[in-house]
Amino acid sequence: MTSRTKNKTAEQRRLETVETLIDLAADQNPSTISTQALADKMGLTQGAIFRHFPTKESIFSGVMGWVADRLMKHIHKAIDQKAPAIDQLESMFLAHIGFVSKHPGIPRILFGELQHDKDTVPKQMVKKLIVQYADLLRSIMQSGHEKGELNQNLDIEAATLLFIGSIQGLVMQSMLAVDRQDMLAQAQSVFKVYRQSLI
Amino acid sequence: MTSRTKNKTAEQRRLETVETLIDLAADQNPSTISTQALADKMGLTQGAIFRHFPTKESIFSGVMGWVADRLMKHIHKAIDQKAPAIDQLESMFLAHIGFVSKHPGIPRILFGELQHDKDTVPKQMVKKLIVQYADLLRSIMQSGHEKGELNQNLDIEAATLLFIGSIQGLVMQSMLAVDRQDMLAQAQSVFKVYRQSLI
DNA sequence: ATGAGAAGATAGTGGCTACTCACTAATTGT
DNA sequence: ACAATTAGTGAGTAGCCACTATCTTCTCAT
Repeated sequence: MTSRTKNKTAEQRRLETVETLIDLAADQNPSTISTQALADKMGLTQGAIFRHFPTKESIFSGVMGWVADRLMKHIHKAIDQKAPAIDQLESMFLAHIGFVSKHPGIPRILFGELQHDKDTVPKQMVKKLIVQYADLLRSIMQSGHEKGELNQNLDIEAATLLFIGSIQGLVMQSMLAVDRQDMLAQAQSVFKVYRQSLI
Repeated sequence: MTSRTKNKTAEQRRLETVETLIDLAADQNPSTISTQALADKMGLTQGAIFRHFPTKESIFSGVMGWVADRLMKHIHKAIDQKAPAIDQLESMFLAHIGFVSKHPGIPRILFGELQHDKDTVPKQMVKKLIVQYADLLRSIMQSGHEKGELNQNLDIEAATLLFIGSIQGLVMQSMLAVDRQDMLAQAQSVFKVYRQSLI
């Protein structure tokens, strides 16, 4: 049955806080989101936030954990490992764009963390996620290369960077434009062009 | 003769302030740079900043003006309009990377402005610059297309987005790594891959 | 039913922020 | 030489920030 209670458990609140932050970051600079604004959106007082997180930075760490878990699962689920490398890359590309167009705040938070000068915990988590992501790309390309599905002269490191860059390009485009509707359509044409550089 | 005076003219201070901000942004999140920090670096008191700029936001507008002017001039100077489109694009790419590797704070400021929710003046200037930049790319590709130098099926809009995205990818890479030395070398290999998608 | 522990409210704290203002020092025009 | 103008100082201000201490309410196992 549905809960009729007022208070939630710590675990529920932690998740709710993280998701609220991602939500707010969709249309606000992540670094300007105050704990007061977070609490307001959750219907809590500002102090209550600190029952569940020791510092504001730790909320961002929570976000990064959430993202690393969901994004990687989402992408792995989209890839058919028996398909040709090119098709795996396309699925990965479109799954990634689908994910960020569903959660527009996420790329903004990621980039915001990278902007910091100090090597904070959430920044380390972003770096780790990117390395993990690049490893996956590299392994798909490597196996495609061995099977002769890709251009034999392909520079895999550069192709990986270009893959990630093209996603950033689409994200930036969506921050310029008002409508986010056609992000997936744009992604498809961008991938078609990118594809030419692989085969 | 060289000035032996203590005070500088308003124009000199405006330029100095803008360049100091770009400088500080090289190793600090632009949105966390306070007017106090700016003044300290310039050897002035905090209040003196506001003799030359009405608001902090207007300093960022000044930065954007500086960037729009210098970057576009730098790029136009690098392009040989009689060269094939592909070569023009390569020159533009490398000139752009050279510019941002000389001024690492600039892409950080640009992206920081895009993060804002409200349509501030500096944000409008960033948008305008990007549109201008994309127009230049498009016109080079268009003329290359007409001369038969590029793939006849090339989707120019997507190729433009991919060009800009690949620059962002390189910038992000330089924010992850400690050493920025090899940015130009990386740029060359990324362009080689990108090039394949055009011909 | 009750007591313990967890969740939340209230009302702080000090520190930093952009911005202001009255005043002084430097510079320039005549 | 001196008056007018401009650049810079120093000491503010109010407002917001993350974070905390203390008190209250809720929840649930016994």
